[in-house]
Amino acid sequence: MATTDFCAKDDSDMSKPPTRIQKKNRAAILTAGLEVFSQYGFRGATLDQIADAAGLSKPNLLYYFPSKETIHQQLLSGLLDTWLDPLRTMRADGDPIAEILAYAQRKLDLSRDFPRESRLFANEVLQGAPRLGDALPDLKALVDEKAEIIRGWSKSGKITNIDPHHLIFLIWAQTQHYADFDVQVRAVLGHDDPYAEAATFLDHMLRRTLAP
Amino acid sequence: MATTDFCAKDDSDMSKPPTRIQKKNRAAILTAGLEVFSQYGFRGATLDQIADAAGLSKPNLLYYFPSKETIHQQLLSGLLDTWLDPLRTMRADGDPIAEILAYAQRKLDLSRDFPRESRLFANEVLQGAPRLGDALPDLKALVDEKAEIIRGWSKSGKITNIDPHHLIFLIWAQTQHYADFDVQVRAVLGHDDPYAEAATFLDHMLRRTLAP
DNA sequence: TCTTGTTTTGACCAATCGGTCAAAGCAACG
DNA sequence: CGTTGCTTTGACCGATTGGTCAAAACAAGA
Repeated sequence: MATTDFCAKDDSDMSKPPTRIQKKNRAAILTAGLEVFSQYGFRGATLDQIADAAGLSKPNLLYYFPSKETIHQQLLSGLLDTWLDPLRTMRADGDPIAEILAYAQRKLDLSRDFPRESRLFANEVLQGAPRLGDALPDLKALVDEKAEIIRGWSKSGKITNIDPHHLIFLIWAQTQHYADFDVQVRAVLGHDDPYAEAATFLDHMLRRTLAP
Repeated sequence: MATTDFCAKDDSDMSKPPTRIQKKNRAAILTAGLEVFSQYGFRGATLDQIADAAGLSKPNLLYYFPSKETIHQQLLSGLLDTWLDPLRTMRADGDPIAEILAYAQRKLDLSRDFPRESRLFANEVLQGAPRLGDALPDLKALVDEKAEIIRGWSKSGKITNIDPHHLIFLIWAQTQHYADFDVQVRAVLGHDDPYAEAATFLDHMLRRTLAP
């Protein structure tokens, strides 16, 4: 009797290395889950939809992931690292305005290249982040650390005197808006690629806002 | 307590004036629907939850609204008017910066006073706006009209030369962020009322961004 | 009071939900 | 070839979904 080895919580596996088929199907399920969860939210998504999008039967899907929640959790945790990475790379010893502008642009790139990831996260936070676990306190720690850097730049007169937390909210809100409200943005603009204009706009807005 | 006073002004219903009980229960259902839909999205919300939150039995709820979709639609259509009202009141003959700042502040007030309405709308757009009907084209028309006014202000040198559509996106994104990502904002800030700081920040950011 | 129309509910329905299980299919390797 | 273990599936389960219906409970005017 083959005991199903659903490990998959870590890439650093415990017992056996994943086979070629396992790799392919796990990836297909995560891609399908991302597609469906980001569109309908956790409760609105169904295993049948995900299985269908992954090209698998529902029992086969549940052979690779023990539950709907497991798929969702793995997507979320895999996402958060990527999502916060641009903020992590903000250096206190760099040029303040260049650092902040680079962060914002990298965040905008994430919205352009990974809109479904952005919407998955938005869905989760919108619904009160019930499955985000202890990610929010970790997030606060990181933001507080970077906010302190920005505050230092303010005090030394290199940028204007500004609330660093709300500055970070501004960057988050403005960049994620293009991914999360994609339908509305496209409907209002009447064309399909707002990201070039958005980058220019973001640059103008942040330079003006930050200038000492 | 912020209760919705969106009355059931059913123009198509020409038969009889609603009784006292009808008014009360319809309002209770819409309030309950707003609560549940804004938290779980359309597909994630259930009639049992809404009925429970409204203090009614499920069949009794369906006596007042023929379907789940009807409740959701009425909430959405009742919301859009309120939501776009601040933009409508932007006058071309006013002081440009004052007009834009007043719009942004009014929009921020909406987020503070009607966060569930904001999240209901966010959920809908996030999921591709499948139930928004012809609201998006109407929205585009209104935004285009106001964008033309802003463009005029730019050309006459009263404000900086800026893309008016993305300016409106900026205001939408930044103000709605505090309602839609409420949990995240509170977790990062560590306190419960960001709106006073947000108003100050918004003022600074917009004045800087718009100055000619 | 009685009558009439409004309101409420318990019982029920078909469809779908997340998930289980035993058995069948399959690939790889001796 | 046969064995072994990985992969896939059809059939099924209890719970929940949106929604129906007839009958009961109620309200209000005559």
